[in-house]
Amino acid sequence: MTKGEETRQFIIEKAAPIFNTKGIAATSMSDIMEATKLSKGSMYVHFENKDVLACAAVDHNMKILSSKLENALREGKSAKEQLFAYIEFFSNPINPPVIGGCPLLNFGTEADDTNPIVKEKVNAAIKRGQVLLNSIIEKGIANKEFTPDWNASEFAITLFAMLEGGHLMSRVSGNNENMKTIEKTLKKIISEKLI
Amino acid sequence: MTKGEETRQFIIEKAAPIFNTKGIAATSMSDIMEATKLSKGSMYVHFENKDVLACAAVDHNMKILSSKLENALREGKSAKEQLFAYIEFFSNPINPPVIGGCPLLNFGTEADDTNPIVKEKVNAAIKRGQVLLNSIIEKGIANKEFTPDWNASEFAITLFAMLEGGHLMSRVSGNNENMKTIEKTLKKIISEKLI
DNA sequence: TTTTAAAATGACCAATCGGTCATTTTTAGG
DNA sequence: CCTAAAAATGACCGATTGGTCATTTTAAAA
Repeated sequence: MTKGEETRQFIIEKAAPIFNTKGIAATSMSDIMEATKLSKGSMYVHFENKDVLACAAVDHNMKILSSKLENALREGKSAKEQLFAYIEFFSNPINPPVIGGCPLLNFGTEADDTNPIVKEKVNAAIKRGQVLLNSIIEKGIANKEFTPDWNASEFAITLFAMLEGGHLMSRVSGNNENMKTIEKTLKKIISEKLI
Repeated sequence: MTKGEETRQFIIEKAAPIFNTKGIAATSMSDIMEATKLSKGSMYVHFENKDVLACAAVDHNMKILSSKLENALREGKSAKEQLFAYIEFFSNPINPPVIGGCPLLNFGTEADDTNPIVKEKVNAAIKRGQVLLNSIIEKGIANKEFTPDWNASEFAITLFAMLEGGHLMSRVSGNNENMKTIEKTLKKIISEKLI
């Protein structure tokens, strides 16, 4: 890694949690300057404008989320354990895996009718999540863990939606109670599909 | 209504969809000036600052949502019909009942770690929604529509979370497919509780 | 119709915004 | 060690931000 690449990465890592917490529009370049202790000119050596930096920060937040999630899933041996690990990974929105909360929720709601590029990034990330969930469920069906009549893609949608909705409820209420209920409900649904 | 009250209300009505679409931080007073064709000074006659106007706009968006929802629920005669009406009310996020999409989702995610006042407004609105759902379900149980073992508050949480999560998925993907799946899933769960 | 308060105006303010660029400092290959 | 390119700096730019206020216009009760 050259010095330039190192600095660029450093800026992204410092900027990512700020963008995810305050939002893209509400984050200023001077916020990033303060966090990195770098000069304004230096920022524009590595990013042609704020939008490019914001996009890089969005990507970084999602990458952190997915890599941490992959780690968590690696612990699950069976498909059931992996689904449970997936749910548990998202079950503490007050102390979330990514600073600022779920970037899909944060950037998705901000970008949906203002920033088509970020919107599409979120859309693609959600789809990747759906594919991942689908493959876990299908694997479980193939392994005779789950009943073969289980509609994988429908449940993947339900699971993701419930986690995101629960994330919102818990963040806004300031506690994990609602999320705990959702966790319980989801695990119960999965358990009912066990053979 | 005095002239002043009329103008104040007029500003709120013009401002509300802008705040709900662009977000609070990204909406400027000049955006509101343009939408209302009023001078800057006039805005500050009726609102001491931008935050006060934003709060009024948040309240207005929520009021629109809840009053439209109440209208939709009025059509349902039984508890089951009311739950279905509730779900159908939220089932078209691409063409939502409130311009800009669900204000609970929009303002909740923006405010959760930046604006405690708005955050609490959203929290209170979600709780009102939960109370409403609970009362419908309990009524249905009392009327012998639903099985008495149904956990009303748990399902109210599940339903709300799924609708909000589905809202996000549909808005970001640009179509209602995911929401249709969620609608189907929720209705199926309810139908299974029918006596 | 007169009068007084309320409402509306728009010029103006300091602060901050995103962004530029000539200059200096640092890096790294020869 | 030398040198050319890359990186970093910070003063500076015009535009826009939220907000103020003296002045004018309008509303409405007397």
